[in-house]
Amino acid sequence: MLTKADLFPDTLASLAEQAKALSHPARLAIIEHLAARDTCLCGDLVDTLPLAQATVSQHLKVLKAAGLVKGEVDGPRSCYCLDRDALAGLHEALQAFFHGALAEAPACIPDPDCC
Amino acid sequence: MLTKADLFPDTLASLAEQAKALSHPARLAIIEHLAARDTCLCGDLVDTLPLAQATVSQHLKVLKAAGLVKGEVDGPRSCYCLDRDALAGLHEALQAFFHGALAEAPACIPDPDCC
DNA sequence: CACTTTGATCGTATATTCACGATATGCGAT
DNA sequence: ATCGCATATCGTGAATATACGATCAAAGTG
Repeated sequence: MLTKADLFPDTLASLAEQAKALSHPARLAIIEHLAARDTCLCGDLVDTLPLAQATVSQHLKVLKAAGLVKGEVDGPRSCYCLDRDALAGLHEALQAFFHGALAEAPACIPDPDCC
Repeated sequence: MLTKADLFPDTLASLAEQAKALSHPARLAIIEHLAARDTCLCGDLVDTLPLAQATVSQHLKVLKAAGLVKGEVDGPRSCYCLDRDALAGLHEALQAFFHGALAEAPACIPDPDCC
């Protein structure tokens, strides 16, 4: 890209990247589904989601690229499951970000007209 | 779009939408910056970020659309600040999502080969 | 009133995302 | 070897996102 995105601190860049992985309902649904059946094949997902097989596979690729999901080819079918550690890590990163943002100042006291 | 995105549960759709607001480092930087100077900042975001004024304005628009930031025009300058309530709400929603996903099952016990 | 300052918006170029059909691959069964 | 199933990947089209210069609108200043 023209991507100015790399001009930002690594922390923000990587957090943004993982947030992007969460930025599509299909991918959230996939995560939920994988969480429910703790192990699961792609076929399940295709049946569950209102999406074509190719599309599901693509979303899985995104999740795998973001490191949130691990997948192994197991014979004629492949098997995906959550990387719970990575998910926990993302959770923590988000938590830190929100904590920082929400804690820093009480509220717009200095300029009450403003907000 | 062809957007199949609306075929998903509202919870996921709205969470995904807000995650999308977090999915660019510039927007995370804006949030951090607004959090730091608690008094709502205006255009020195432009000085801070490595982006053109038009681009910053656009990112602010996205954040405002996502409801994470409030903005008021105050004379010749406009003034933005975090919507801390909304941010807290998003934090909670994410927390709920992660909690659900991480809790549901212990680990890939049923199929040890798999992951 | 002209002039500057500040920010929003428009137009546009490029990159990326989303979605899917078609096709390829890998493997077990026949 | 061949067939068929479960997925992955390719190619493509349409929609969005990112970025910016140029321009517009509002308000304070001379």
